[in-house]
Amino acid sequence: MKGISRMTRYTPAEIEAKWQEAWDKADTFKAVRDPNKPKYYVLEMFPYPSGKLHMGHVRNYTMGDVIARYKMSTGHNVLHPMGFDAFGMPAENAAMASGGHPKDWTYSNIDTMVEQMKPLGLSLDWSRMFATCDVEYYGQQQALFLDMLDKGLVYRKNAVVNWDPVDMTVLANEQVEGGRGWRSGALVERRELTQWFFKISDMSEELLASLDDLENWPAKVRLMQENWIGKSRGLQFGFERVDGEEAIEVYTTRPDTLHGASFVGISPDHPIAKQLEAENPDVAAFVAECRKGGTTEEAIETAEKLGFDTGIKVKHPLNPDWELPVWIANFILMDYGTGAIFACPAHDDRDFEFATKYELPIVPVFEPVNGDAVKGAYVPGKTDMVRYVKGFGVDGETTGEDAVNASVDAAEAAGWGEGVTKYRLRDWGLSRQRYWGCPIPVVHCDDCGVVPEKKENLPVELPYDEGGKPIDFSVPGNPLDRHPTWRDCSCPSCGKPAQRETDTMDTFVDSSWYFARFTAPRADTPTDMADAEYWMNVDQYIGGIEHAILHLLYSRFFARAMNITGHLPDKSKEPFDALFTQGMVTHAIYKNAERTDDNGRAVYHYPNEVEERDGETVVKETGEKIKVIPSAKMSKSKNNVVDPLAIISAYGADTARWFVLSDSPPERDVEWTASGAEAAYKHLTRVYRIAAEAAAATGEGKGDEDLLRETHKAIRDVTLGVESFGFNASIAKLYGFTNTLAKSKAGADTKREAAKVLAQLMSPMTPHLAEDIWQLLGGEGLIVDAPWPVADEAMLVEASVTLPIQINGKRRGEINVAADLPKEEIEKIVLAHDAVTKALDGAQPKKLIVVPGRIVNVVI
RNA sequence: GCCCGCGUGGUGGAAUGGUAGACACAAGAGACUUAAAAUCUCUGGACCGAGAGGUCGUGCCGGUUCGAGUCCGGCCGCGGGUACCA
Repeated sequence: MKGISRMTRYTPAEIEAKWQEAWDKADTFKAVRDPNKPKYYVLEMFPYPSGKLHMGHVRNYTMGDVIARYKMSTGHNVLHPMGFDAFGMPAENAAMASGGHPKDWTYSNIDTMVEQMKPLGLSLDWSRMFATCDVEYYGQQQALFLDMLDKGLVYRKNAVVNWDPVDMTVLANEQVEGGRGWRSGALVERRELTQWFFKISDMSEELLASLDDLENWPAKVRLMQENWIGKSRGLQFGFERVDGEEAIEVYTTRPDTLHGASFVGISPDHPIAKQLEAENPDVAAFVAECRKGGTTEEAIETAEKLGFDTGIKVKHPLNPDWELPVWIANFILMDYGTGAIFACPAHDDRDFEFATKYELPIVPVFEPVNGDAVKGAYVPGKTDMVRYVKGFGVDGETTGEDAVNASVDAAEAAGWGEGVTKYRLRDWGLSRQRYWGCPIPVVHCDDCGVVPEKKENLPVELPYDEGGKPIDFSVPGNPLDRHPTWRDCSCPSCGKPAQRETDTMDTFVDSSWYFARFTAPRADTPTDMADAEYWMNVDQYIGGIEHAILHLLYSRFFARAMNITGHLPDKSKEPFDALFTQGMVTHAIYKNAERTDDNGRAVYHYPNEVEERDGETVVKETGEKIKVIPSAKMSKSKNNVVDPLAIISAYGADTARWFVLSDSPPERDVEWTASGAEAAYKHLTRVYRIAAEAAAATGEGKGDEDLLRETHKAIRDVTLGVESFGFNASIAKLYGFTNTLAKSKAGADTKREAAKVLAQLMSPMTPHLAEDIWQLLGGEGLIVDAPWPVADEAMLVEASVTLPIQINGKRRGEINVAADLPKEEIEKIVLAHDAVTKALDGAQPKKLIVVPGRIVNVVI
């Protein structure tokens, strides 16, 4: 401990500021095109500017930073940008709740978050930063929209929204709680509006097929997208009506069950239902009942099954004497297939529930091969063998898949049906009836209809005031709709007075191309092709698993659309070469068990507002009891966020970075607890002291060879961990190596070299500490510029190896043998082993399994 | 409802089908110290046994395998997504 002066004490506050300044001065993280170096683009999903950096952000950006710094040290030209996904509802909600303007709220939050991020010492090129609400960004997005419109990738059609009949506004799904509007409390209805759509469904097959090429994406994400796109082969055909009216087209993925048909079901939004609605007050009342509730798939799928017998009869295609009733059913979606089905209750859960409720026939067409009795609907996997008793086109034992194909062939041969491939994926509705988003750059003209704005008139900027006064957000509805002057404009085509589109774009549009914009963030076109050509694709994309479907699918669509419109090269049709989905940072939710707020909604408390008292969790100030809801996604509305700034100010950024990486595997959710942070700090302090001692050491020692071997093993193991996102495993190895170094009696030079390697291996995770001890140890230049150490293969070869001996799969002893000992020699040693001779008792083993370098198993 | 994950000591977690519990947190014991802090050393899955050792053990039930935390089937619980939260 002697000789450790004040100079060599670990003082994170000082050294972190010092090295951040050094990196700044050297422009270390500024990304500049350099044809002589391989480029590497690492990107973390950019944050929504909620105003508070939370632990999930720190974890996400630290992981990206480890990759970025590691790639820098392996000779790559790294692009590592940061921005803000800044449009969205919370800004408008804040304006509604406490006055102010969404724009002011958002930019002030961005300033705060940048201030909170900078101390983390992330290797970000801040010169490329932008927010999606910057007019320079959304103006280019409008240009992109016009190009997509020009290429036929955008169109208008009707779609349903959540309608609050009291506030007379459209509600987001999140604003519907238990089927009621969150402010008015009124029962929500589904209502149709004309909206803008991207033609993503045209690319269903392409988006599905190229999932196979995304080798460096998690299999689960590809599977989720595959299921979401939902390709299916089925049969489309018409049910002839007994009254001679136009046939009802249905699409079914299970034509093999046609002999089990019980009724024909149509959606409440089906043209026939709409016609009946106009004619028949009973149908109108029923359809109105069906339209209650929100638009989410979950709400529709879990709603109680409702049906109405229209009285219409249709003829069964296989037997003209067999008549089926036509019901309107609330679980049938107009968006999928033809909006009409035939129901086979014996082999579909929803049909079964419906048929049971309305006492309709339930006729099985196949049964389990093993003859087991079936409760409810029998719905085996499509590759499972079943025995058909009333199959259409098939008989006997076969799989559902083969039976479907056979029945499609039979219907086609008979000429009354057609095999059709359909996708579940729907077109992307981008219209939002809200203020704080990118205005859709079109104009409505009485004479010319819907006219695109001229590119030279872009950007269509959001108005800040209305009539010289701040926009009033306390009034429900879209302020753009009632804006006195912004709406009025002249038609780009004929010049007559016209009105702007007041819908703004879904915020998913903003986040579907920001990665491309980062390659040339100040270009006066959406992208600069030379920059895109150099920097694209994103080599490593990192973000939450909650984005597995929508954001990632929309981005894949946009990359293709930008290729079609000439804004991205061919190679960028799949924009993310590798994807890593990290787990979420979760935390218990503290819900007040004694009261609700004025509107009857639950009250949530922050972690620092509650404490344990006599085994119960209570609010510190009031003593009110708390219901603890364990482990949920940190969310602003639930108040269960933890502030990382406290840790940074107490222990420094390196401690926070080390802790978030060490505690949990990156892909798994992490439950935030404060206890580990202090331990991380202690460890870094220890590393600093060990390095300082190594720097001051003199003379010869013992065991240099051993330390050298351990050093090279550490290089191998830590590198492997970093490359495979096993950051927690890398850190475990670093703990081990630190202990080895601390105990080593090796000579001063060997210790110093080992400490320098330790600094380098830690540098992606704790970059400030690493720079400081690098300097202490006499390292050349900045550690951030030093090349990554390479393990010497010769140093990794082990002379001997311990083999466990199992008898019948249970461990009964072990032997230590030379690593290259032949199998036969190992067998001899094993058969002579005490535990083995005892167990064999003179008999011969049935089998002897020797896995070289691993294990020996004796089967008796 | 549907799609996708996850479940291992008191805790976070480790383990290409090959010694389950690495590494750490918390805890306990000890060293140093007048004392404390700091630091260092040691012990911790359960049960039986004085010990050597044995039995059980990765949410539950079953299967494949010489061998299963890992693969397969069926459950239970929790989490994410479910197209207008981002």
